[in-house]
Amino acid sequence: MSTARRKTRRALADEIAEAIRLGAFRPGEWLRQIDLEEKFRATRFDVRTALNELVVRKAIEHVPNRGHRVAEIDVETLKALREVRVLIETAAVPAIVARIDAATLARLDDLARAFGAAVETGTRAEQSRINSDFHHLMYRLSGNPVLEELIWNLRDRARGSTLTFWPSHEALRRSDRDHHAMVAALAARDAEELARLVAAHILKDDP
Amino acid sequence: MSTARRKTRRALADEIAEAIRLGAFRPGEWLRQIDLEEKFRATRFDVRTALNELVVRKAIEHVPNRGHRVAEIDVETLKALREVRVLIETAAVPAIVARIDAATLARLDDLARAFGAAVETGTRAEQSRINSDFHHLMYRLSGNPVLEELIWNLRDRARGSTLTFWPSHEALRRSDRDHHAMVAALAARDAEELARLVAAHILKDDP
DNA sequence: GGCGATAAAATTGGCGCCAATTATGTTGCA
DNA sequence: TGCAACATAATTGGCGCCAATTTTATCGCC
Repeated sequence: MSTARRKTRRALADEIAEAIRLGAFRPGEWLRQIDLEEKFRATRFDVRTALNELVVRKAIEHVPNRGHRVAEIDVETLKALREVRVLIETAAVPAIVARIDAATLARLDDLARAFGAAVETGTRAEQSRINSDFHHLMYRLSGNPVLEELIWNLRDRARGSTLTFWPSHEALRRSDRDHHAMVAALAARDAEELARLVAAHILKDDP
Repeated sequence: MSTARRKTRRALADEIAEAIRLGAFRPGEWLRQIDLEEKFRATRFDVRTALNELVVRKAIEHVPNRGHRVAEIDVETLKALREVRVLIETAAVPAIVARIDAATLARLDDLARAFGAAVETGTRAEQSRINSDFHHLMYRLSGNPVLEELIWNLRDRARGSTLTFWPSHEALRRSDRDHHAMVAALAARDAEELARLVAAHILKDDP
């Protein structure tokens, strides 16, 4: 997060988005430009551009003359967001089941196990990264890049929920069980079951 | 498109997006900053910010040191985009049917008729505006703002298709028939039929 | 001490300059 | 005439300055 030399604007925006995902900034907290300059070794201008991008992506909100912050989203919006996520992520399921192969299945199983381990002993960042890898790998199978990208943008919009900011250990273990159940459903080529699991995964709690 | 005094950045981006929708720029054509300054009476800085926003929204593409243009999207991406649109817009249908009321139905019918008239005698801009109003009104009924917003962003990403740039008169009349059929399906509270129509509307041709 | 007013510091954000790059025009040569 | 090399014009885009605004600190008064 520190020593990379030249960064493109998009990359910086993604880095900041990831930092938010990892909980580096809590909902409502101001993202001061000076801090971001230091933290990410970027120029002021690049920081501003990246923040702008995140505003458009609705990962953060902008208040004139105050700055940028992780928006605290209200329950209404959170509900709407989750509805759409369920819709889109379950819609991707049939294509995923149709395209799954043994190698990918094995890789998913590895990641599910790794997540389980990280829940017990790993850092927050590790958990987040493994979880992210797991879902990325799965949704990539949909074969639809637009769909895949949409899924990630929607995920980043729910970060302002205080509910999901500090996932309880219990919630993490539930996520772990969900992951393993998903792998099992994939192994059985059971689209219906996988869709059910995906929906539950989104509605219960985040990771 | 000319005399508005002070404009916010977001508004300018939307104005440019609308201009693209209306066909002011054809796919592949460069959007020169100087032209945009004049056309929209905005400062250079605002234009740049707006273009940036449109890049993030994927309505246009950016080529370093060359500038911005309406991206010519390939058939692969267009296919992926349409798949997602079908997915999302049909998903909105049940909620729409559940919430439709007489007043809105009458208003939709008016718009459908107005579009039919515009196809025969109106300008491209009028057709686009009425068509936009029709679909906006319909999707607003879904009661999910996130869903509604998503639908419009996805629509704007297909503008680079040369296929849909100059809709044939025949295609416009087909759209007109679709609109009336949608109103009929709504009047009959027939969600299945409406979903079928929406999907066909997207897959055949755009407006 | 509490509290409002005032001053100082910190932060954001609009804007313009100009270097880097690309596009266009011109000249010279085969 | 065709074409390559060069010169000139047009355009983009990085960056820094500073005004506007907000936040924090200080002071004076009740």
